[in-house]
Amino acid sequence: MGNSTPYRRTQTERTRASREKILQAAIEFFSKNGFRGAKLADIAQAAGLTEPGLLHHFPSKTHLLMQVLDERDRIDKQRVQMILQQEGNHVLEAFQDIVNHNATVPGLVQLFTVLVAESLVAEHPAHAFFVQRYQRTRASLVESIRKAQQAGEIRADLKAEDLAILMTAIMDGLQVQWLLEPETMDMRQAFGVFLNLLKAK
Amino acid sequence: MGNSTPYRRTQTERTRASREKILQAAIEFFSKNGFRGAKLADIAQAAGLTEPGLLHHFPSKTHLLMQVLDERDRIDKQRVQMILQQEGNHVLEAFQDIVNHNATVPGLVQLFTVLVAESLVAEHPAHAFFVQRYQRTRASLVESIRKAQQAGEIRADLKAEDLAILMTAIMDGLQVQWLLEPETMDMRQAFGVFLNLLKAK
DNA sequence: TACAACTTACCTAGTGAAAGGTAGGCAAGT
DNA sequence: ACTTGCCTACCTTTCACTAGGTAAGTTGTA
Repeated sequence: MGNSTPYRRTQTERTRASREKILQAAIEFFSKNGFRGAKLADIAQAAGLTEPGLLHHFPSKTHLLMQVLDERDRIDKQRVQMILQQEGNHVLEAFQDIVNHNATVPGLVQLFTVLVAESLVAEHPAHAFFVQRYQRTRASLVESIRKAQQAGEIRADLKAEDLAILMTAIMDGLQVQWLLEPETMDMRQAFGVFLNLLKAK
Repeated sequence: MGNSTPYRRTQTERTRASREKILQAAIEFFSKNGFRGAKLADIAQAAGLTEPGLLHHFPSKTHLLMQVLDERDRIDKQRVQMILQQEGNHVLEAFQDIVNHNATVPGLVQLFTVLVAESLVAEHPAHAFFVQRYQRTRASLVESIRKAQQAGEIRADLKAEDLAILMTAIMDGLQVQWLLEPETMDMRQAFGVFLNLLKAK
């Protein structure tokens, strides 16, 4: 068994740590400057590597981007799932929890806000990813909303599909205003007002 | 007086036409690729000029960006003002008209969607512009909403400030989904559903 | 357990292709 | 006589990515 001083480690451990640091740094720069604006050199440096050192782990900038997105998306999905289970039948509370959590991770919120806008053009490497992601997210929201409507939690006179679109739009839109003025904007409170509009009387 | 054949024109006329073509081309490429991703050479070519030819009219890429934004913002403000007057006291109808109009100009909608996301980082040349624009827009919305509340058009149990934030968020958020899937998404319809939530019963 | 053969992680140095902007000129317009 | 609109040619920097090497870690075999 190899010992575990910082200098002598197993390769698998080194690799894991490096990839992790790279992904972390990539999030930082992609979220600040988008895919196009981010420089591999900066990401590499923040991860404690040189540029070719980074490219040893991820064959190209595009691969790095997709890896970041897949990874983050996976974690996101898990967390949402967890919150929904945790709140049981209180769907509105679960929605609020999601927004409350987002309000604690501006970097990640900005990552998606910046990248989705950049990828509106069909040629962007992440375009298909985001189209899919939105379809999936809305479909999942429809399920939750329908459940809440049947439980009498959300007003039932509106189509779940429409509400899912609005819910998605509100979250995205609030994030933009919040990221522009983090001090002023209370995203959680504003979202709460929206949820109130949906409550079955 | 100069004659007006395409080749021999007055300088002022040539200048005006060139600037106009440049601004038009700039909108096209800024909206597709953002500020960073747009290439001056492409914009120049689309305007029928070389790169230095373009730079004769706008001293730098950044100047061109700000000019585009100021110009478009001015026109936008005017149109919103016009719609509000036209609809008189029907504020909700006016809001719907604004969205309906936006649905006919995807290029312009994308311009702002892409640029605001890119400019979330404080160092972006358009950052201050967008912070101001959002403050102004919301303030103007607050006025309209308040008026509609007093007229019994919008439910009065909610703060106009909160509703202005939500209205802005919904518009922005719907635009993202619409630009991602222009065929599928009916932005106007979805916005109508939201407006219904606000109607005084 | 020892050591040779290999694989892996990462580096230095370099390449080539953008891309924004400059210098200076020329011809048309004033 | 001058100013303006636009061009050709050029410069500089940036940036993703490649070539090739080195040292550390890993594995197979006696």
